[in-house]
Amino acid sequence: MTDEKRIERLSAMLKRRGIILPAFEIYGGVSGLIDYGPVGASIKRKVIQNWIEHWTINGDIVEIDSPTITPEPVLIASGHVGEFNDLMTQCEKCSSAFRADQLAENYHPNPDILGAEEIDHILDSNEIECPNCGEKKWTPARPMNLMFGTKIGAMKASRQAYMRPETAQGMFMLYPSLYRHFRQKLPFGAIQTGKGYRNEISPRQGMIRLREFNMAELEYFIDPENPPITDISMKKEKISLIPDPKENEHEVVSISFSDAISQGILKDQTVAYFLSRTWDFLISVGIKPSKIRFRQHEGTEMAHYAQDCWDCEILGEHGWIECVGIANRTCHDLQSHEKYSNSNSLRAWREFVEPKIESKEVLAPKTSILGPIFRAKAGLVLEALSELSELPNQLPFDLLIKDGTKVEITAEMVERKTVRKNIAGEWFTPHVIEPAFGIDRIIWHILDHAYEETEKEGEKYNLLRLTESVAPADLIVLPLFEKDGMGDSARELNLQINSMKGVTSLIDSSKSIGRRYARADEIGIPWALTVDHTTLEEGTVTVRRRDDQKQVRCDIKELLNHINSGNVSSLF
RNA sequence: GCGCCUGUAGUGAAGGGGUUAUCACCUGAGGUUUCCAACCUCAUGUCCCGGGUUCAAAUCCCGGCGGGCGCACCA
Repeated sequence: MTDEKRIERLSAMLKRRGIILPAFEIYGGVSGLIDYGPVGASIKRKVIQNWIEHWTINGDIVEIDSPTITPEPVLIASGHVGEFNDLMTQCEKCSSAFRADQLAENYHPNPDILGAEEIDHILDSNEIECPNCGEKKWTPARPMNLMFGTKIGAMKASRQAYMRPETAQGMFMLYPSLYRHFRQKLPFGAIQTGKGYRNEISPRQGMIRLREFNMAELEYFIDPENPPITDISMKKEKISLIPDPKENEHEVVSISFSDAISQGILKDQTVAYFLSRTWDFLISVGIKPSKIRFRQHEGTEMAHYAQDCWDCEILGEHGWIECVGIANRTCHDLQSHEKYSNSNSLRAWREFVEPKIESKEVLAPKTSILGPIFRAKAGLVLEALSELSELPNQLPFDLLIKDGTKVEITAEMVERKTVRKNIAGEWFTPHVIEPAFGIDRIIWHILDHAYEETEKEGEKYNLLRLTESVAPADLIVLPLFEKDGMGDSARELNLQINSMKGVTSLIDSSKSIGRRYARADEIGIPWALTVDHTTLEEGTVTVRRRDDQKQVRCDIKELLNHINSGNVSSLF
């Protein structure tokens, strides 16, 4: 599956053509950090733009943009600080790494709170064995947190903060604003694209595991009791699913989305809908359908917040790589932020179909009698009466009040009666479905799938068969020669094309025409326009198609119309 | 983090204590050329970084940084 040589040739091309390069290379480079060069940045921008348009097209999802620097309390509530401040230790013999507190579990009531030295002592004095090899020697426990820490402000006044490990928290922070923006009606969603940071222990595999990476996340808020109705019955194409994998058993099921739902493989309609929309997006940016599969998470690998999770994996030269995670995060985040922040704006209102009439038997206090009797305690008595869950069968009775004393309540002090209450609805914490995309990983696979090594007249010939929507430029203008006015004519044409909104064109006039076609093919420009002598005489140019090198001659005015409407391909 | 391998122009490679480090492609300038990496002339550009050994280090040794693979980790 993995062809090292092809990866090397592809990486060399990506570097040579200014697509993906190692970052800070003149200083030796930093592992896990990459640059998008002049060509790559354009591809990346297009992929992200496609992604944004893909999700916002229905109007129920909006884009937001949040800071990457995140104060510590946010990430405490989200669980990122706690989850990653665990002490880790390694077996000195087999170098298996474990959470130190889990190893010490049977020797301390709450090992979670221990410091590194204490936990080292427990591991040592109890001769705890390595679950893997049985050895009893452990490296000193060290806290492992994959977040980059930083400080907001200077010196004493500074606050602990982290570079965000995911963009998702930004959407949760803005939930109150989103709720108002959408007129307080679920479901709705918010997307955000941007950088995320994880201080990986050992970044590997080129741009697959980066320390700073481009994420694109969607948080879709729903009412779990009234989930949105999504119809994907028209989705008939076969997809690959690996449901609920057992021990090393990766059974791939080839099935359509609609059948997967009716057969109960996809249990959550909303999750299924996002799987299907994710599929559509990946296809639209040029991922090959046969190289996509969805794998359900096992319980053990589930993120700390997720209830149900599917990975979308893409097959490339590095094997099957997780590129999208689609998780039902339930109410975990909003509820946790509510608890830590004391905010009361993280809920939604669910109106009942019919108002509920709640009737309740109460002991209604007669305050004119209670007051003079209990005086200072009267307030506590009233509170205790209203909080009675069960009414006493007989009066008088002894009532326990908050200061710990008991008072006698007699029949004169209260009136037993039934109170009716109209309840129109209730507040609840919305659930959230999160599709999280690793943009860099997707771009890698777009390039991988598009990169084709062929031969032309006995020579090696490479091209990127990028779909038009993610090509670094839409066209390239090539004067056949830089003389007789062909160069000027080409520059004028290039300017005309570039002045159209949303269309980008390059121009190249150095070296032979064949060489320029080759260079354009290698960075995936789908169309080349060649200005020749006939152009000067008749106002026509040749249009060359990258994928089969076919050419047609076309009137410039007509061509400009086709370019403007985005269907150059109809000329062929 | 650990172990093994590895680092020479933009790319791909050769060389392996001793003149000015070699080659191809690429890139740039000029010429030529009426559509697919053509040709001619010229030019730019390289031993990852820091120590050590040595009269002399790109070459040997040590460390760092980067890359690959395996183990471990991976919200």
